[in-house]
Amino acid sequence: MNYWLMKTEPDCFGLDHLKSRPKRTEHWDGVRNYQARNFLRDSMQKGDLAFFYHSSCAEPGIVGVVKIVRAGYPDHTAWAPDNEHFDPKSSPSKPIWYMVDVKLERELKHSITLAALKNNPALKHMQLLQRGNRLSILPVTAKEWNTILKMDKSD
DNA sequence: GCCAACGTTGGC
DNA sequence: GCCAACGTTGGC
Repeated sequence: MNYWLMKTEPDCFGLDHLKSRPKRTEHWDGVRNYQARNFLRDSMQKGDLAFFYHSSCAEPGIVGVVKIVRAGYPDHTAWAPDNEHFDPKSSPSKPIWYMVDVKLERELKHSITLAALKNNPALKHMQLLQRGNRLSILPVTAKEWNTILKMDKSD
């Protein structure tokens, strides 16, 4: 059982999009970075939990919790020439890019903002907060996970 | 294998 | 829109 943080731009695919999908489930396609790909392909397991993080927006932060409901499998959007994430080097017989399926578990009533995460000394070493970090999929330690859950004011 | 140029990410 | 940080590309 592992914990993760998955970034997404709300203008592109945000919490509201996931919420409106059948079974509140959608595949997480379009990742075109090898480090993030390795997490998707090799490390993420069915049943793992992840924070759903909004980036590149007015108030970046964690807005929900998702569960990995299908482990890594080839990202077919890489094979579609008309897809914006098309990669001619990838093919069904030799896939390069992978995705998982995520299901929305819980929507936070009050998002946990990036500013709030930065203000928590217990999260000083969190990967998300390290300078220059750009990975769209990041591992979260159990300790960090619990610390962040305690910051949730939904109760 | 080196490294400059370029593109992307993402907070501000 | 700016800019720092980082990944990728391609010439050599």
